[in-house]
Amino acid sequence: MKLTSKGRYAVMALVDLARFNNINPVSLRDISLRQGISLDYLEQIFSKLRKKEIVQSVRGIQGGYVLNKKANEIKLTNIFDAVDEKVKTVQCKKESKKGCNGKSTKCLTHNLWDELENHINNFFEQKSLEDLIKDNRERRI
Amino acid sequence: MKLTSKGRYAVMALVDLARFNNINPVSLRDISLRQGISLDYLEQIFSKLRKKEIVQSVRGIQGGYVLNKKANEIKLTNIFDAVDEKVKTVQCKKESKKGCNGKSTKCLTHNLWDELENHINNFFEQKSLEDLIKDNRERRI
DNA sequence: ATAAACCTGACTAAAATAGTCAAGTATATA
DNA sequence: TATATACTTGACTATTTTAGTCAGGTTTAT
Repeated sequence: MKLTSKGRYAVMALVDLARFNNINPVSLRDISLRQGISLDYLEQIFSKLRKKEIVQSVRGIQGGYVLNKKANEIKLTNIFDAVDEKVKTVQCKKESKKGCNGKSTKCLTHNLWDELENHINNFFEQKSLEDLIKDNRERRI
Repeated sequence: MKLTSKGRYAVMALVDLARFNNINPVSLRDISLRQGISLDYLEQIFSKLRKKEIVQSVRGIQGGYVLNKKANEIKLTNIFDAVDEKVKTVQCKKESKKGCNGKSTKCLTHNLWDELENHINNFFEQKSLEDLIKDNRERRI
């Protein structure tokens, strides 16, 4: 069970961006350098973030990206959702009426994984970008 | 972010095993048939569970596996640990003193992933095999 | 004796991941 | 208006992980 780097990078990049957001658009090149993430990869990630209206792009010289919402309105859920980082515990969710194992009932542990998904998603729904920034300020990293 | 089927199967198989545990050893063949899990794969999984002393094996005809502890003493953590299902959020944990990104400081979101790991692990530490069995009895699956 | 069941290690196909690469388009500024 | 900066898009690929399979054992109740 692990987090993909696409999800991690998306959050890292947005925290970075949010810190400089007030003044000017932030270029991916700068984020790339500061955070040590490949520029090409960042572009893929921001393309998705833009489509989900989490950031806005500013083209041309001095361009870059800007947050499209307030930092406290952007939750981790939104970010992960944008880059297709999902919490998957069981396969059998959407496939017809069948349960897991190809049988007609739910598997013995179905409810468990449901609980787990909820548990994790709650965490993601509560944390906002603002929380992360505050957290960093306090720890002075 | 997803659970591997090795982890899922391990838990499913143990719940199945625990339900029949009182009377006789339970053969992997039976579990395989009831849960729809490949016998060969189950053998790999139980080999690990045995090494971590979660189950005991009984060889020969009428053999099988038996729980090695009480169901309320076996937590999800123990099971996942046995089959190498770990919660991994960040790479940079054990590598020297360096932080993430190859820089000397922690990455902006390091603490976040730490929190997440704890959040998930708490869930796993609280749930025992007994809880799962009770849950199934109540729901009559 | 033999069949049921555990035991072990090597192997592999398929999927997912983590990017790279190439070829653009838009625009602020000199 | 030339041009460098920065966004935009889609295709491609190497590596790793996953989810098993396969082949050969060993043990022991009957």
